[in-house]
Amino acid sequence: MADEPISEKKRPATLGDVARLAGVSASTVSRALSRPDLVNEATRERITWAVSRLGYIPHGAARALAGRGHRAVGVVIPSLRFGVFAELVETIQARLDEAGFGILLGHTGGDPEREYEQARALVERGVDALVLIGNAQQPRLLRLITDVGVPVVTAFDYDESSALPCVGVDNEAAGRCLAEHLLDQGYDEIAIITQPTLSNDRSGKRVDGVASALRQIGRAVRPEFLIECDGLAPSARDAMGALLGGEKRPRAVVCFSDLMAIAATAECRAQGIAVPGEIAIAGFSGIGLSDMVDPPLTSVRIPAVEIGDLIAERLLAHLMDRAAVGSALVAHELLLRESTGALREL
Amino acid sequence: MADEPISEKKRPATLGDVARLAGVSASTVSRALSRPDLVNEATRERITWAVSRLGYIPHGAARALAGRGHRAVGVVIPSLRFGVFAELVETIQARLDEAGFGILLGHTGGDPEREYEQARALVERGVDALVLIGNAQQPRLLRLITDVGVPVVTAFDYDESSALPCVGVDNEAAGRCLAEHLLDQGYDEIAIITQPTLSNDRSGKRVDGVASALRQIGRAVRPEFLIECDGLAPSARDAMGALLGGEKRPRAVVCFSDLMAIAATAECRAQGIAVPGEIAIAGFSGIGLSDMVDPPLTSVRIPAVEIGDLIAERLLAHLMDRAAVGSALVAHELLLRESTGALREL
DNA sequence: GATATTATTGCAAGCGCTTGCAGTTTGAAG
DNA sequence: CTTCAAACTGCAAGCGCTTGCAATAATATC
Repeated sequence: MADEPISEKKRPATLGDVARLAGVSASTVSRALSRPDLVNEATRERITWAVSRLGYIPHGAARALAGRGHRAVGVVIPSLRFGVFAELVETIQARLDEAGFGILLGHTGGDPEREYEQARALVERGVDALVLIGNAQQPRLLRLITDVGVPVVTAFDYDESSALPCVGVDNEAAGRCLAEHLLDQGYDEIAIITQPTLSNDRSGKRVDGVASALRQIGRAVRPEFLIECDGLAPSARDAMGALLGGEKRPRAVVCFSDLMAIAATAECRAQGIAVPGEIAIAGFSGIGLSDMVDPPLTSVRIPAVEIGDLIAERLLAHLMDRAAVGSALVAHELLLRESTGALREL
Repeated sequence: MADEPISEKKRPATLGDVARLAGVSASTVSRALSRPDLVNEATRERITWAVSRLGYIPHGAARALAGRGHRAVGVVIPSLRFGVFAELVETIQARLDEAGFGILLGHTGGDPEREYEQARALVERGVDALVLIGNAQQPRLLRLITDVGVPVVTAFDYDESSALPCVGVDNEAAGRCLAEHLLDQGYDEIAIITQPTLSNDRSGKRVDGVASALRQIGRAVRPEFLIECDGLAPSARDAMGALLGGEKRPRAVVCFSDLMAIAATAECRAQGIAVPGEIAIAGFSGIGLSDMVDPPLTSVRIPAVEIGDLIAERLLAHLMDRAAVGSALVAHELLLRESTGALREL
């Protein structure tokens, strides 16, 4: 009954409306809202009342323009379809939200060109900081970043020599570690199914890691055992099909995502090839499903949530207290499961 | 060599800077940027030159404030961890991006309370429209929406009587359709593993659908066969364990997401129960992996991409041309696969 | 040639909110 | 009773960009 709005209809209430209703100046309302301690308690209460009476909602753009910053950070990722990115985004959003920051999203589909565009669009939109994936940004993007002066943190790949602060794992070590495990198990011909390594430095480094492990024992990755696909299940399965149909068959296949590994396993199953036993298959990322499939999948867990937390933390420290942001190396973890179990004697 | 910035350092270039450099007024620059046809070609070229010379990037907040709208829409979802939401978000982002709109994200974790908060935060942030999930918004949220007057479209559930325009499937029909298939196959004791139905109207309606199918043949869902879990793999697996450990075992289990179904299957496998044969398991959503697991999973596909497209389309039509937004029913699709194959005679 | 159009551009008034600075009030100290 | 600091508030000046309106220049109509 006390709810009928004063104004005729549309126009949302402004600071001024609240001020008028509360019988104070706009400045006071503004302060009451952002620095309550500066305002007399009685006044503040009257203002609070007016605010809810009018259903007043501060106008973000006006605030941003008047110098408070936009309170938003942009996150540019290849695609939400890959679980790790979704987890990263969700974690960052949750953490920043607590501090009143929102997040704006951009997808690249793995295209560096689009990465630039998306980042730029987000900057234009006014983000106070940017999160990018990996450490292989185009020079153009790097230039934009320094020109505009937005703080940036990159995710998922730790690289000492990165131009930007980064939080991630040592992908080369991760690749090597997985390969060594395979070698230990007796699988010596290792193939790789990966996303395009040109636009994906994480994959590139993992390949290097595998190659490095092979080199230790005097071998190398055969060119025909390195297959790129778009990262989704169908194309990964095709890739496995190609591997299986080749002259020589690999004894082990490492896929740079669990999704691809599961697809590869499906192809083996379809062709009646035992996993493990005839072929070992390993994944990457350690998504929640990897231990629910048959056989449970060996994988290198990439702690997306931890990375997201560390990034959010850094961003906030910088945004709130202007603290310098530094890089952080987080540990990957080898999840040993059946898919790379013992080799069956042939 | 011709790249040294005029200004000493920081302050990003403004419209005024460009105007000065190009020897015109700010208004002209503004027009050259947003309505090129209104500006003389020669002038426009000079402006373009000045823009790139200065690396000028328009200030989003100022634009928004000056009346162009924020060019952003907010999307509030339970969690990106569920593939369908990630797909929805990605699709919407991609489509809106083409039109120069960005998207702001909010996660609720399935909590209606947080849904309100997140929606409000997004409104405050200035989104021009909102996308919500399902049709069970709190009255409070509905009020906020009408108060502020933001256009809203809800996703994933089609409901004629919804207060808001919605784009989605008929969840009750989807549930019924899956149950009927199970019944056809001879599985007559159907259990359900679901996310909490209180905060999730889609699940509630699916339950209704299953119940309705059962009622057709004079049966009902036994209370102990309706189990809620948080929707993630581990808890779904536990739920399956509970089902298996009960007095009476169900003959079929429908899970309201493929992820849960895969987890449930894992539990059966661990207990040496044949799927199908002893127990049939079906999922929901039709994620890319569902036909790669063993056994391939029967599922009801919810076309997230199509829904996202339709929503983006509607939003844009409204945002650009003020067209009214209406609801749309999209078809679900029963994907018949082995996990609900023939019942084995006991 | 004179007048009506049309094409370009500049002016100035904000959009809604934050903030430095200054005025007012009040209580304490001298 | 003054004097002064502390506690509140209000004033006014923007933040960077868009836009209706007016002014000027260029082109077209009689």
